[in-house]
Amino acid sequence: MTAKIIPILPVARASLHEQAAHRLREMLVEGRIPPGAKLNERELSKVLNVSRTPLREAIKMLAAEGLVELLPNRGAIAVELTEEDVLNTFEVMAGLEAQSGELAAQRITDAELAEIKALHFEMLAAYTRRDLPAYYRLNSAIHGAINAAAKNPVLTATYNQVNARLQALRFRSNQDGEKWKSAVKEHELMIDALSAHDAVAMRAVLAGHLANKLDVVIEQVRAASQVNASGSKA
Amino acid sequence: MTAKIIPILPVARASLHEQAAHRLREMLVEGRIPPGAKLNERELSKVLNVSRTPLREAIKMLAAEGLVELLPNRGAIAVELTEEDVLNTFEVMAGLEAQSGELAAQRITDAELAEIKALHFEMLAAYTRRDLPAYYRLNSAIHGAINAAAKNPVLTATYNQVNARLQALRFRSNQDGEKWKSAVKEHELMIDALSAHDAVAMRAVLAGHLANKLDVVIEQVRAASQVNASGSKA
DNA sequence: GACGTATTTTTTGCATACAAAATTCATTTG
DNA sequence: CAAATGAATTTTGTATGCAAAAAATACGTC
Repeated sequence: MTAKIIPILPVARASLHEQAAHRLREMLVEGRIPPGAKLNERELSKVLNVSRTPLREAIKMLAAEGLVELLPNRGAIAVELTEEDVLNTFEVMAGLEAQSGELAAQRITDAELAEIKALHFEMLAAYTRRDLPAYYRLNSAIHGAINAAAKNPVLTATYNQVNARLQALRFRSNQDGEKWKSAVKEHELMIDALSAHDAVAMRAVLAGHLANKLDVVIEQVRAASQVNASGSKA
Repeated sequence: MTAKIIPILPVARASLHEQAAHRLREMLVEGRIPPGAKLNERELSKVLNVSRTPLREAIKMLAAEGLVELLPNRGAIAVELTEEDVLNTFEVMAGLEAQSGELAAQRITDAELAEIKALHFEMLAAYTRRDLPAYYRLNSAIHGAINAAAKNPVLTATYNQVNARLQALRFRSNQDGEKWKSAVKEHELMIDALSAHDAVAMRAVLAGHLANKLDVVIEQVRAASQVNASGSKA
C-alpha cells in the first residue's frame, strides 16, 4: 500500500507576468520609477529578466490599476497626477477610510482592538523620538489594522488600489510639528471611537483626518510642480 | 504659402488589445460569458479576430479590473461571486454611491438638477407602464447623472469598476411590486435632497436605497446558486 | 465494470520574429 | 545658423513558434 505522497513545493512559483507586475508596482509605488517617466520595454525586460511578452501583460495590469498610463503607439508612462487628480483621489480615499472606520467600529474584536492600541503606543514612542520612518510604518500598520477589522475584503482591495496611486507620489512629508501633533491627537480619537464601537464618531474622525492630510499633500504637490517647472529649464 | 494642414482622422483606431478588452468586458458584463465560464484563448482569438498576444493582454486588464480570475497555468474564468462577495461588494457600492450623492448635493448645478428631474419623470412613466427595460435604463441614467454631478472623475471610475462586477451578475430582477414601489419613492427623496442641497439627507437616502437593492439581489444569488446546484446534476 | 496508470491531445505561458509607428539623427536649403 | 526634409534607428504592437503544464483519452489491471 502506497503512502499518500505529499506533493513537495505545492507553491508553484509565480508566473513571470505576475512577478513582473509585482516588481514594477513596487518600483512605481516606491518612486524608483518617478511620475511621468517612460517605461521602456526592452530596458525593463532586461532589468526584470523577462521577455517583453509577460512584461507587457504586467504593464497592462498596472494600467488597469491606474498606476501607469498607456499612450497609443508610444508605450506607457508612470502616472503623473495633477493637483486636481490628487484632490479627487483624496476625496475618494477619505470616503473609503471613513467607511472602513465605520465598519471597523461595528465589527472590531477585542483582540484586534488591543493590537491597534499596542501599535498606537508604539507610534507614540516613534513620535516622541521624532522617528519619522518608524512613525510612518506604524501609522500605515494602524490603518491597515482598521481596514482588516472592517472585515470587507472588497473594501480593502479598493482602498489599496486607490491608495497605491497616492503612495506613488511619495510624500514622505516632513510634516511640521503642529500638523504632526494633531495627527497624533486624531489617532487617539480613533482609538476612543473604536473602543466605544461608535461608528458615527469613527467616520467623522477619519474623514477629518484625511482632510488634514490633504492639506499637507497639496502643499507638497505644489512644491514638486514648482521644482519640475524650474528644473526643466536647467 | 502652405495653409496649415489639419490632420485628418486624428483618432487612430484603438489598438487590438484595447478592442479586445472592450468587447470582452461587454461580453462579461452582459453575461454572454457567464460567471465561472472558462475563457479559451484560441477560441476567443477567433471570435475577436485577434491573435493570442493582444487577447492575453486584454485578459490581464480585465483581471486587474476584477471581472476575470486568473488561475495559474489554467487560464482565466469569468468571476463568480459568492454570496459573501456580493454582500461585500454591495457594501462598498453603497459607500461610493452615498458619497457620490453627498457630493452631488453640494455641487449640482440647476441645469443638472433639471435634467435629473426630467429623467425621473420619464422613469415614472416607465414605472406606470411597468416597462422594466426602460425603467432600468432610466434608473441607471439617473445614477450616472448623480455621479456626474459629484464632479469627481476618480470617484466615478472607482464606482464604475466596482459596479461592473455586479452588473456581470445580471440581475434583471423582476422585482415585486412592493419593492419597486419603494424604490420609486426613494428616488423621489433623492430629488428632494438634491434640490435642497442637503448632503446629509442624500447620503442617508442612497445608503438606504442600496440596502434595499441588496435584499433583492441576495435573493437572486441564492436562487441562482440553487439552479446551478441542481442543474449540474442533470 | 470501476479504478488507476500511461499516452495523446489540448491549452497555457513565454520567447522570438516581423511590421508599423515614432523618434532620432544627419543632411539640405533658405 | 535655423528650419525643414529625409533617412536611419529605435520602440512599440502583433503574430507565430515552441516548451511545459493540464486535460482528455486510451489502456491495463483487479
